[in-house]
Amino acid sequence: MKQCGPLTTSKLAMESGVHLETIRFYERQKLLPKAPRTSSGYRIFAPETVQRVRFIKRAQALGFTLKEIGELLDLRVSSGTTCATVRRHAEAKVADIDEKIRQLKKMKQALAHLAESCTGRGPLSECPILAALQTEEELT
Amino acid sequence: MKQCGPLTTSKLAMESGVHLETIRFYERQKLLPKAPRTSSGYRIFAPETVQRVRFIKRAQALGFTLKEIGELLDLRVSSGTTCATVRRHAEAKVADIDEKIRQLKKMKQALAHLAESCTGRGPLSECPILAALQTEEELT
DNA sequence: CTTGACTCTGTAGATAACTACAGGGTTTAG
DNA sequence: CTAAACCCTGTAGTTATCTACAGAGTCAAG
Repeated sequence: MKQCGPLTTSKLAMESGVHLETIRFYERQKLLPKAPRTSSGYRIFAPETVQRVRFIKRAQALGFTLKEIGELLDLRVSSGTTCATVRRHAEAKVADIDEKIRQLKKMKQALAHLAESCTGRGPLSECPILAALQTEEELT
Repeated sequence: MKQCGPLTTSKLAMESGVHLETIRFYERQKLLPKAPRTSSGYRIFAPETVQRVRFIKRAQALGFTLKEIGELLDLRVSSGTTCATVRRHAEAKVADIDEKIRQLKKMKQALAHLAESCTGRGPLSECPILAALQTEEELT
């Protein structure tokens, strides 16, 4: 992580590994705060914006939509949002996440099972990953 | 889970919780095997197709694309695909999954942290979830 | 044996999430 | 000062993933 001052749009894009236009797109979608401008109208981003963009990409890879990601980023106490509300939303998201982890673990087991049993010998399922998931179910 | 014989397209759709047209779409994308037909051209699906469609939807919610899901469903020994290849692919996917789980756990921690510290007292970060993730990093 | 609920194909429209200009001003290295 | 390399806005195009017809055939209850 480079230690650096404010960033231009393209620097931010490079640092966070997305396309230049994606930054502008995220701004329009309110996933990034409206950046202040230089006198000539160029955007100036705080260095921590890099973390924000990376968070967006990571969350997307975990199956969250931009809408959901926006909600996560906005999750805070403010006028019209009490602490209890924030907590409720946070807990709901944690439940979401737990379910995702549970599904991923099942999938991982199934893949492990699949890799083990693919000796070439024995009957060959038409779709081994579903067969493996089925087997997991039965063991449970 | 109903115990039942072969399914029509709309029955399959209902059972697996997707839109009727989505079934045809998945068939075109080769995510479902080409269904055999009645004499009048109606599709006939094996009951286990329900599992297949549900798997597709679950995997999507975990951030896999249809292309990746197709690869998972096709992961098997066949002409031109040795056991070693299958194993290699399976292991790569397991690595993917492990990374997803790692990220989800970090996110979960951050949310827990966020919920705890939202008493209304104390300084309020502009974006608590990123602040919480930052804190996690520092603790590591 | 008709009528309403299905099914088919093919094609077109919708939505999310980018990505790519065109046309024009700005900054900077030489 | 000028040419290359930036940045801006606004709009249009792209890709992935569905979703919705239109037009026509099929099945089943009464």
